[in-house]
Amino acid sequence: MQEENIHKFEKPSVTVDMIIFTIIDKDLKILLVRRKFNPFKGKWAIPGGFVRIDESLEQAVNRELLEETGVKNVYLEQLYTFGDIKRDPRGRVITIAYMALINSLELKLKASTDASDAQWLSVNNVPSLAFDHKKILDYALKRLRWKFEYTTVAFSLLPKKFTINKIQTIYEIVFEKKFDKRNFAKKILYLNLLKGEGIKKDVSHRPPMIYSLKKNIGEIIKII
Amino acid sequence: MQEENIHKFEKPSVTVDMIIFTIIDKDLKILLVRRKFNPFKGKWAIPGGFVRIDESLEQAVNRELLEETGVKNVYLEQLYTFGDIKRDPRGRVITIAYMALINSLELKLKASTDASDAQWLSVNNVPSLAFDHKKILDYALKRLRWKFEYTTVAFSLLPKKFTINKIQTIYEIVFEKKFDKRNFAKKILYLNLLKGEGIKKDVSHRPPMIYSLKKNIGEIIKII
DNA sequence: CCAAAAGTGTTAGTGATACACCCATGT
DNA sequence: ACATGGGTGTATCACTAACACTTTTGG
Repeated sequence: MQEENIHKFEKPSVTVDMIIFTIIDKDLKILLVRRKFNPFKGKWAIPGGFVRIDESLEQAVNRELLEETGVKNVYLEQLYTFGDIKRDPRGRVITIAYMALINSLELKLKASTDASDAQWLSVNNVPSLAFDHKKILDYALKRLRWKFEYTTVAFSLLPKKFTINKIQTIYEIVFEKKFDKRNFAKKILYLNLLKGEGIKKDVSHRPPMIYSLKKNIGEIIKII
Repeated sequence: MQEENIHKFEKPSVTVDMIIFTIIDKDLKILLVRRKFNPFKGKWAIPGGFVRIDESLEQAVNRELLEETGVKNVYLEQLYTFGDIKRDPRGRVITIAYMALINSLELKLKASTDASDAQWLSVNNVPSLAFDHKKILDYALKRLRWKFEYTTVAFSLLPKKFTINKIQTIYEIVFEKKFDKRNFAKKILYLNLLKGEGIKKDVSHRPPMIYSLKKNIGEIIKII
């Protein structure tokens, strides 16, 4: 035998599952879907699905994301791969978990009615989840906070133009604490990531400056 | 249909691949194996293999690690999952990459002869690798440095008892730069991670203090 | 005039870095 | 006595955190 046989072993199934974060009403929310089928029929689960043989993991995630939320070109990050033998009662299923950050203004699926099988629910009030999805959520929250601290991912949750206060607010939501606004503005502006975009009009108080991100910087830098 | 069918889709193959780090002769090395079969017959690759249907990912990694190096109970960390469609010319293969840190004293497979099909090679002098293994190595090196900076994983490369100088040396090897020994000792001791274990005898200079790690702390703390 | 959020500097404390000399042992 | 690595303190600098008042607009 000159070529190793990749079909010698029985293959596991492979899925991608996603924690999709957005901020609605000053609250960090994730998208959950109610399962239509067994196992865990009727339970909440995070969106996901099988990886097709002819698509990459990123393609699979983007496809599922588009199906569930109607958005594309959002911030996506692979989190971790969960492969316990018993994590799916139907058989061996390995899942590659991702997180997505979506600016809620782009969403077609907005705050949905209670009857819907897909809903945005606050991370502080998540129901019991199917499979090991709670573990995935906990992992995602840790990663999200870390990324907020050291990278510019936070801006993915905002529209292109924003005020300093908007940024501070999403940091306060994610870290569940208040920051001093002088120190916050000082840090953000000192990093030289932002470009002035004029002044916001039609507010019933002193008009704030508007900024945009110069470019989405991949590097790890200390933000907060 | 009440139960979703997990066998609806053609399944990819799933492997685990490992970057196994150790320090030999004051040099950071990884284990590479020469491929016996096509594709890439004769090329160097990182160790790995198919995940069996009845073992978890960690079990698969530990099994492969034991086969290749004869060691168990070493530091293991999942890195990232690589799933490009064309990464393996034989077909669709998704690989979950891990890194392992091994104290070279525990190795059965020591610096091997040139004829061997498994060798420890310096990360600074790695030959061209099969598949996308270079990408995995680059990722592992970044992660290793990050982990050295923020956690106590470095101690996994040392025997249970060690001197401050030994720790400093592995940090210098991994970061490829020198640290000031007063500042280094100050930082490490200040963290309160170490327990004194007496004094090292039979050295032809002032005998150094020996330490051990109090416990392997999972938390993220700033080390360097 | 009032309400609401924007904008802006200084000080004190903490942690990081730079730097040099004497010590204990084996040969 | 010499060679080898071990052990130790201080001063400066940079960064972080705490803290309050005035400004601009709409209603």
